[in-house]
Amino acid sequence: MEELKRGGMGKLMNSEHKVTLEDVARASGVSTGTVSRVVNGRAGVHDTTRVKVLNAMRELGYLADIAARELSFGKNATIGLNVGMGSPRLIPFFLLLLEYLNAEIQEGGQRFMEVPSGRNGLPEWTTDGMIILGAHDDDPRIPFLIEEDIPFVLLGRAEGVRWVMPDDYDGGLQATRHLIRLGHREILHLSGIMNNQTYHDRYNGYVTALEEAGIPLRREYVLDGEFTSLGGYRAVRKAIESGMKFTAVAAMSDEMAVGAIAAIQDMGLQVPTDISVIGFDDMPGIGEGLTTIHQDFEKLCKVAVELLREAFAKEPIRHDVLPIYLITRRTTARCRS
Amino acid sequence: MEELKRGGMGKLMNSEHKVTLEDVARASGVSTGTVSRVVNGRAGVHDTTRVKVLNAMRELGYLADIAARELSFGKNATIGLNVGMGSPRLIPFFLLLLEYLNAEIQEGGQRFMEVPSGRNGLPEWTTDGMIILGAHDDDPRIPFLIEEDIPFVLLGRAEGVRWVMPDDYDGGLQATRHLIRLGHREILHLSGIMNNQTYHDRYNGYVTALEEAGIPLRREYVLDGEFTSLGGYRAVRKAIESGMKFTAVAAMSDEMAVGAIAAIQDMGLQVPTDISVIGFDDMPGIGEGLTTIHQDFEKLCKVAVELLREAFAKEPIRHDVLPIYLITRRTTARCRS
DNA sequence: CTGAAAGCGCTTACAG
DNA sequence: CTGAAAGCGCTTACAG
Repeated sequence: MEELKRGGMGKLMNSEHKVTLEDVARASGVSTGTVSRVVNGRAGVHDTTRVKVLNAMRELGYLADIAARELSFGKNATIGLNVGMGSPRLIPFFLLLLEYLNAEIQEGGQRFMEVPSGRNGLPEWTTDGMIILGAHDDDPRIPFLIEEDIPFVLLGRAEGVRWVMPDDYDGGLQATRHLIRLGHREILHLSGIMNNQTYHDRYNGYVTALEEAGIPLRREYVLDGEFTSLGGYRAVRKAIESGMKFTAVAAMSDEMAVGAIAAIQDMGLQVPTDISVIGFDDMPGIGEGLTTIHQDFEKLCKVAVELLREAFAKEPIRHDVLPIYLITRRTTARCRS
Repeated sequence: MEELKRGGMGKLMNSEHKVTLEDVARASGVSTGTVSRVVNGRAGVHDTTRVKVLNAMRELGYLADIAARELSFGKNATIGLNVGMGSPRLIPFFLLLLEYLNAEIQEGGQRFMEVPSGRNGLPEWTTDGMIILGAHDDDPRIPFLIEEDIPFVLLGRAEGVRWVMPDDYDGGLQATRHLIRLGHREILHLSGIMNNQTYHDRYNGYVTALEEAGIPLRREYVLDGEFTSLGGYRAVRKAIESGMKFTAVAAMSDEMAVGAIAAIQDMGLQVPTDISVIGFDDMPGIGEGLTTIHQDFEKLCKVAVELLREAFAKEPIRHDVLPIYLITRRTTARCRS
């Protein structure tokens, strides 16, 4: 009955009939229940029996069927991603997130879907577990999810819940320090409206780095680049046209950095010769040769999913801050003025 | 046992108990077998029954259990999305695609993943079925997939394979005709390098519309906006600065339209009073109030998945061109000069 | 320590 | 066109 044959590379392959628990059970003269216990390393199986079963498994080349296991074990939750009201979605960052989360979650045999936000700021529907993004102070989603007893993790930070985020503060700090080390003292901070945790943290890093170096913070150096390349372009161009003096731009996203560089060049100046520009995120495919702050999106998603599994398992609540680091490429140089 | 309750906005939400085929069967008063047939689009179900079941599915928010399906069906296909070498991925269009495809494919109980391209221009690995994107002439992927006998569908167009695409030509035509109807004769065409089927088609639509109206095609009116808002901005700004005379811009993407509008405004002119601007795609969340050409991304993905299922079923090869239409909003107006 | 049996959610011949 | 029922491979109370 057992249609086993050896494939090209000597690897055991089964054709026609795949080896099941039942085959192993029959071969070792026990019940499928017992084999299952052995396979899963459950306690309470006589050693003699265990060995017999393990041998049979090896001999037949038994491999558990994931689907059957999932079905029986009751796994297979669906996990939803919910973006907060008003947070941008059609941006590279979000796309990356979607991809990594999708991969990570499917690998665990679960489903992934995005859940839109309703007018009341809550998810339109709930899933077995949720990852939420773009939380702000008094975000209604957090009490809601707690109330509904739905396991969730926050990409960001909040008291008393599971969360993970990159060390944005340290990123802002390192970016600015890098520029200062190169001798720059007139450093533009290019960002957007600051009601956003991420950008707020990055800004604080900028402020701290200036303080460390004894450089006074100048209000007019903090520009609104709307988080886009076009916004970055317009802000920086306007600054130059208005005669503002600066030797470096700390852009808080790669997109804005790209815009800044274009503006500088359009105004007849050189990067990094005349003005240095640093980005943030190290977004793949954006800003060729851009000096930037790297963050590990894949890791971010992995940890988020891990935390979610911990939530399912009702393990103690914890959070994580992911390190971030400087990547020096070709858009920053020593200050010449 | 059925733990169903209504959420805040009256939307049906299930807690504890996941919605199964059996629930749907009960709700619609048929057997699980029949529901299964409907879910899988099997022929031989009375229309009345089908509708009843589909409604129940929607109401209960039914989602097939991948594991159960795999177990029962044998293996479960995973479908891969492969973007051609050099095609942009970090753009809104792609994000939308990903979301809709993911939803559509999961609904069918299959798994979805992106498959990166290798250095040779071929997918790094293959999946049971593939959707490919960004094909160019002599794309090696098409003969490869045919050779490997892997069911696939192309988002785009090519001889002898299954494909689907929006009617880009008609879109370019309609956009330009709209402007001409408003009395414009000096119409900029804002696009990018034209080695891309999509943008090539749109350009041809532009050309045809001019011909129809007896307006000569002017080489200098065809601008490279790099498909981005920043590119659109720079191109249009430069045009205005150089003293070029025009009363309308036909941007071949909403992003470029947004850039064009910003440039026009920065140069002290008004949209649409001085210059009309039309976009393309009707991308949600991009370009508030923008007159544009709408295309149905969800439909595009639905049809793609449908064609793929036909490929699995070895049905005759066919293709589809999706209609596209004009949406008049507030950025185009009658020509005043 | 071990077996018999129910059940996970779905599909698919097989009868009507 | 539709239902009842068997079966996919596994896990897990429940009895011994």
